[in-house]
Amino acid sequence: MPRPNDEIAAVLQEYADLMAITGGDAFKVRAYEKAARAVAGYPEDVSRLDETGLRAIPQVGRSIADKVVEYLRTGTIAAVEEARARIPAGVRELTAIPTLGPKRAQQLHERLHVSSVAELADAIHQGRLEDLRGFGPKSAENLLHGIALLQQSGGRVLLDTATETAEEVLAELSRITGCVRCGYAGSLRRMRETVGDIDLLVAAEDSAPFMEAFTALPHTAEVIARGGTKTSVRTTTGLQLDLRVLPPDSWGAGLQYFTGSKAHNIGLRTLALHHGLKLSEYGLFQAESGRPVASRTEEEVYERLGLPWIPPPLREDRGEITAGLHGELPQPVRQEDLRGDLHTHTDLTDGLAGLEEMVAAAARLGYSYYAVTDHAPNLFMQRMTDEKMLAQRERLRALDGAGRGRRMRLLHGTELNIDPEGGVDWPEEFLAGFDLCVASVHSHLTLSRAEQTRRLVHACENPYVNIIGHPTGRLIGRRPGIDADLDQVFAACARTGTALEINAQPDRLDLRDEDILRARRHGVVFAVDSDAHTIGALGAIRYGVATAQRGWLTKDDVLNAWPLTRLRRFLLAKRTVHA
DNA sequence: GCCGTTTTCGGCCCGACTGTTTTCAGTCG
Repeated sequence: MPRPNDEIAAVLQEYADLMAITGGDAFKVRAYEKAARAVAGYPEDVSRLDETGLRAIPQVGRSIADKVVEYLRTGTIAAVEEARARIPAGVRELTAIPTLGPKRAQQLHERLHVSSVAELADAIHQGRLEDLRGFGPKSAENLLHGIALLQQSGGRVLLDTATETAEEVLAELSRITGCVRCGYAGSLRRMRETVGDIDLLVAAEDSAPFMEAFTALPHTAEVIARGGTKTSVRTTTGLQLDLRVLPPDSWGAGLQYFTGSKAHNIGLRTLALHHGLKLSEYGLFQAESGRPVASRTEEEVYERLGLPWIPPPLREDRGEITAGLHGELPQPVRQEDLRGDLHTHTDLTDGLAGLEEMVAAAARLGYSYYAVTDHAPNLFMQRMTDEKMLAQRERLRALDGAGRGRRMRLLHGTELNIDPEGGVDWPEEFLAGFDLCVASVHSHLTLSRAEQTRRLVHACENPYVNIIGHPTGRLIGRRPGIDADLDQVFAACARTGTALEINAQPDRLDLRDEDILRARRHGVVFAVDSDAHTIGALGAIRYGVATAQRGWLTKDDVLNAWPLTRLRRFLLAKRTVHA
C-alpha cells in the first residue's frame, strides 16, 4: 500500500483531473496539481499533521488543508465524491491516450456518451466521431493509434534502455556536418528511474539535415511530427524521441529548458520575473527591452539568476532553487567519488562470471576496494554451504595478497536472506568471519505492513548486518515492493549503524530517490551498489549514483565513497558496540 | 485555490505543433 502522502497526493491529483475534465478553472486545477506534488514529496507523514501542520506544506492553503483533514478523518472528500459522480472513472482514463486531453475527453463523454477507452475505440470504429466538431479523420486515426500504444505498454522504459538508445542516436547525429553540440535533455538527463520519451538537442545553424537524418534513422518506425525546430519520431520499440535543433548561441538556454523538470523551470521563470527578466528556451532576456542577457551555457543562465549551476538530477522542484539561492545546494556524490562496490556476485551462486574475472573487471574500474557478497544458504536454489563460502574466502584472501602491487583491496562478504522474523542465515559466530554482510528480503513479499516493518527493523539490530540490500524489493514495472513503514526502518538504520543500499540495477533502483531523501533526514548512511551478477552489470553503478544524486546525497553520505579505513571503522563499530 | 521584494487582489510559464480551422483551441512538454 502507498504511504499516506502518496495516497493523499493521488486523491488531490484525481480531483485536479476531474476538475479539468469538467472545465473547471484552469488555475484551480493547477493549484491542486501543485498541492498533490508537494504532498507526495513532503518529508513528514501527512496523516500525522493537523490543519496548521498541513498548511505549512507549500501550495497547501486553507481549502486543500480542509480537504486533507476531511480525508484523514473520514477516508473520503465530499467534493471529490461529487466530481466522481459526475465523471465516470473511464473518462479520466481517456486522458491517458496521447493527443487526448481533458477538454476533448469531456466532449467525447458529453456528446457521444463515451466513458471508457474501450467505448471510445468502438465509437471510432462505428464512425460516430465524424459528426463531432473538432474531430476529423486524422483525430480518429491518432486516437486509435494512441489506444493501441496505451494497451501495448505503460509507455515508459527503464533508464538503461533509454540511455543506450539516446547514446546511439546521438552518435549518429554528431557525425552530421554542422553539428556544433548535441546531447540529451529531459527526464533522461535528470536520470529519472523511468523515461517516457527522450529529448535530444542539437546546436546547429541549419536544422534541415538533422531533421532529415533523424526521420531516416534505423530506429525510426514512424514520424509523429516534423517541423523546423522540433521533430518527433517513434522507435521500433515504441519509444518516442524528440529532436530539437537550436541556434548554437541558444545551447545553454535550450539545454536548461528542455532538461526541466517542468516544475523546476516554472520556479526559474518565476525567479527570472523577479529580476525583471524573461526566460525561454532561447535565452534569458530583459523583460522590457527584450535585450538578451544569457543563453550560451547553462552555467551562465543560472548565474544571471543568482544561482549556482544545479545538477540535472536535482532539478525536480524539491527545494533546489531555494537551496541554491542560499548557497546550501549539496555537492552531489559523483561516480568518480566511489572507491568501491559492496554488493556483487560470482558464479559461486547465481553470478555469471568467476571470482577472478569479477575482481579483474572491478580493478579496471579503478576501485580501491571491492566486496564479493555471494548468496547465503537460505536462498536454497543457490546451494550455498559453509564449506563453499569458506573456500571462496580463502581464494579471495589469496587473490588479495597476490595483488600487493595492485591498489584494490578485497573484502569478503555475503548477501544474507532476511527471514519473515528478521533473522538471517548463519549464527553470529559464522557471520563474524565476514568483512561485511548485506542482508536482503528475497521471499515472503506479501507479509503485512507491521510484519515487514518488524522483520527489517530486527535485521538492522543484528550486529553483523551492515547494509540492507534493495530495501523494498521492488522491480520497476513488475513488482511493487514490500509494504513496510519505511520511516521506522530508516530510524532503525540510523540507530543501529546499518546502511541502506541504493541498488543500481536499472529495474530496481531501490531505494528510490524520494525514499532516500526521507532516509537521509533520519541520518542514515547509504551504499551505492551494483549488485552485479555479470561483468557488464558492474557498470550499472552509474544509475545508482544518479539515484543517489536525486536523493541529494553527498560523498559523505555514501560509505563506499569513503576511504577503506573509514569504511572498516564503520563496519566494525556495529560489532564492537554489541560486544 | 494559492500566494505576496509590484500585489490581501489579481495574477498564475510559455512556445511549438497538430488538426481543423478560415483565425484558433487543444495538447504537450
